Amino acid sequence: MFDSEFERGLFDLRRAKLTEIEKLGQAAYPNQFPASHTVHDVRATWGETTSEELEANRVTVAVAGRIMAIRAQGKAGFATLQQGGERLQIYVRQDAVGEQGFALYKLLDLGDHIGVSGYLFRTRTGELTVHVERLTFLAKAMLSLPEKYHGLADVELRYRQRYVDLFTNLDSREVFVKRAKVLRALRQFFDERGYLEVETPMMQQVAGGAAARPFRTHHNALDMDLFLRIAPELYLKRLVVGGLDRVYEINRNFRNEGISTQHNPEFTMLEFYQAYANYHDLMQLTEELIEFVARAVNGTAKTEFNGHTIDLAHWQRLTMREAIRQFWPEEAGAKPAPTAFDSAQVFQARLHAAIASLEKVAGETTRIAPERLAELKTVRDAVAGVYYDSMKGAPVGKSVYNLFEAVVEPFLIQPTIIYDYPVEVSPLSKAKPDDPAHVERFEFFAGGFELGNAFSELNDPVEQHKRFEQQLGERDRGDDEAHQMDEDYVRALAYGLPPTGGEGIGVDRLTMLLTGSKSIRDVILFPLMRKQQESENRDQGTGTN
RNA sequence: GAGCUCGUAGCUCAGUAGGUAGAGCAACGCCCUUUUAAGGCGUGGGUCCUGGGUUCGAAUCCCAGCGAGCUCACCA
Repeated sequence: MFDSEFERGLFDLRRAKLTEIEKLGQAAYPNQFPASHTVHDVRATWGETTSEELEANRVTVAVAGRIMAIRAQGKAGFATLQQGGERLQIYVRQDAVGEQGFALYKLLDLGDHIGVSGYLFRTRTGELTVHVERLTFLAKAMLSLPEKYHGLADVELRYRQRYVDLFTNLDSREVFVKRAKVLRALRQFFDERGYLEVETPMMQQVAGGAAARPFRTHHNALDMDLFLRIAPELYLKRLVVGGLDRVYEINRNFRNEGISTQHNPEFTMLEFYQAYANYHDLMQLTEELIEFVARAVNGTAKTEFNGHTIDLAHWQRLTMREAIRQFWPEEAGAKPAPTAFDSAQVFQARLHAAIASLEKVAGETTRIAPERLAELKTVRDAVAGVYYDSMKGAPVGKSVYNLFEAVVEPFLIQPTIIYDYPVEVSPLSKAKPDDPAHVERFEFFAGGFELGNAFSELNDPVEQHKRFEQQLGERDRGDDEAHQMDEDYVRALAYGLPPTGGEGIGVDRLTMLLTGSKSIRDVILFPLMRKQQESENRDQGTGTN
């Protein structure tokens, strides 16, 4: 519990103070405090009331809070109480609270919880303040608080000791208040449209619905290995087979992959399915949904993210091919012709020329701004990777997708829907009726990253079985992210899944966008951290003396 | 998994031509009845992340490890 002798010593001092507090007739750990108002109530109700009005009609309140600042002045003193993320000043003077009350005030420390009752007034500088008549001790902070001006700045400590972060950095608290608003708005949106909220298994015998490595666990009584789910997709579609035409689920997914500013091993996913809808319907719904959530959370569709103002009320829609042509960097030479995506040979030649052109530009260090140059070098390396994969025999659709990720995705700052994906990268999507090389699928982006993925669902059980078998082949070749066979899911499809559109949205990322958070860890209360080394202080202590 | 950067008091941070550590806040004592990053006087507090190495001497230089941040890779 203690990180140092300083903390141990402080703890002992505070315990002594608790004893003193008890001697004053107060409980060290009382069970409740009957507050008449929250701090928010007080500020909302009397925040604008003038000093004269407060004197003419005396208002008495009882409020509780944590002491975040304390300023003693001889036989009087101030303190700042914080409760519910808001602050209210109190004024304690000996002639108002009596000797016992003032003795208690002097035993208070930063971080303590107290309750006060008294009347409202304004100080000389105009600040709304409680003139305390009775002071009630509620709980003691036995450890010292972070520096009061800067708060807790150490990013690691903010994640590991979120409980301190939350009450010292109110900005951090605000992010999680907004996160709750995101969830509420999502539910409201779908509830109003007749979707049923459901909960499907988090522990699954077959971890399906996405390409990712799962976490493994074990049920003892049944002696059965289980996986934490990587997606709810296959269960939600079973429900549509069962006649729940519109369903949604907001819950955690678990993927045994790397950690980054955009990835946490457990993350929150919204998935929804709508019978009789296709991907065009979902595009429309998505644009409405994101704008609705933004307005519900921030009161505006505009959000500041990473130095950009993003307008979530205005979307553009591009096919993947159009997007590649539109975002093609001029430094990479001529844009690929619309037909260049159809043949592996033509496509490879185009890539080869682009690399050569980028290579040449990379040498001209004097003509180009350093930032743009770094960007172009990243693009060059990525294009080279795409070219290399393509030469090794990657299907052309896969290469087109990889190229898209290299030259387009990082630059999709304003909200954009990219649609018509190559079939090779979309094993659960339905092909376009007039173009079997492409599927009815879209992803949408903002702030430079992917927010969601949607498609018209494959509902042919024979085709689905075939695709699972192909995935098994990939698995045998060593791809441990390939889908597993799910016979029961194929059986469900065999009962008949109506034409259905489905979509998944990363709730953490949406929250990042709406709160201006650059790291996913800033929107997850307790992000996964590496195990800390055992502190020597905590376990030794008898080794030497 | 790779590259770069960082790790000094409870917290926020200073501290290199290598000479064994400092400020503010917090803590402790005293003064102060309208302060608000309150103020004044005084005091205590450090395995300088850990372990090696170089050196007469290491917070500082080198190596390894641990932890973190950023970028990249896998992925959403």
